[in-house]
Amino acid sequence: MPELPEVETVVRGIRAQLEGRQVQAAHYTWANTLHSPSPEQLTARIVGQRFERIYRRAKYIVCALDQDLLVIHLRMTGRLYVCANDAENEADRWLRFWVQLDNQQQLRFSDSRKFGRVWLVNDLTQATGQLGVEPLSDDFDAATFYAQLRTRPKMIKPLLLEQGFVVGIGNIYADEALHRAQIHPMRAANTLTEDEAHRLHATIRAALTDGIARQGASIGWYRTAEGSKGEMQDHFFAYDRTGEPCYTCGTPIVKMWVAQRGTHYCPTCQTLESK
DNA sequence: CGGACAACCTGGCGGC
DNA sequence: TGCCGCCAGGTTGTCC
Repeated sequence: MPELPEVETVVRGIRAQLEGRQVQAAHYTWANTLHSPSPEQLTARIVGQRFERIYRRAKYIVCALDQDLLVIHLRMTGRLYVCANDAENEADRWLRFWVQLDNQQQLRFSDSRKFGRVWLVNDLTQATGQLGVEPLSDDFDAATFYAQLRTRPKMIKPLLLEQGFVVGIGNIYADEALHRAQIHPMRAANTLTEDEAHRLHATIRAALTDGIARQGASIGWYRTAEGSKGEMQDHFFAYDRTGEPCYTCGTPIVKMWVAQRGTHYCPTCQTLESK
């Protein structure tokens, strides 16, 4: 579900409700949701800690507490929201973990497919491993991007999905960025021209920025922290538009499989030759 | 390193 | 209506 724009939207939605709050207790209903330390240790160690700062790194939600970092990854179907102790939320049906705050409110983590994970660590990399550059930061520059593409013979789409290369891009925004840049998803990365690399650099940023502005894409499970749907799904160029006309040339969008992921592209605008 | 594939899981949807 | 197979926004590990 959630890629960079969806995670960013969730972070913005819970930030004000969490900052300054102190943890009174924590509970879980699915042990595998709590990755490390052990569920018993995590729910004990977090008690008494105060939320100081909430931010996003890649697709991870990071809550800086006064002692540790509470790190959450939504994976496919995770939802994170803050509500009153006695409030009922439609996502509570799949509640896996929750934190009792000191103001009669709770931070709840719901996740129907149980792929989501929670960590309590001192060092962020203990949860995330080594991550690539943030595509919306100044560290992501076109010249470096082009230079790195030159070293990779791998297909461009799965390369964009590698979180150790560039973070935050998932299946939706990979298809959207490649379509906007008019690059075929199966092009070998090291065959992109400088112009193509620069176009892709720009469209990655544009697609992600548009996604944030639209509060993310709600194809299925994703909801904002407030429980509403995003609107980016109504503004896709390629993703989930199989058979519908390309906005540029009218050719029907085709769905194929690339690296075991459904991939949507325009066979006229996105060819295996440079353009 | 690149690529294929299985695992981890549940639920929604289309087809019959 | 009921059942079945397929598909899903992510990540990790194994094998060739």
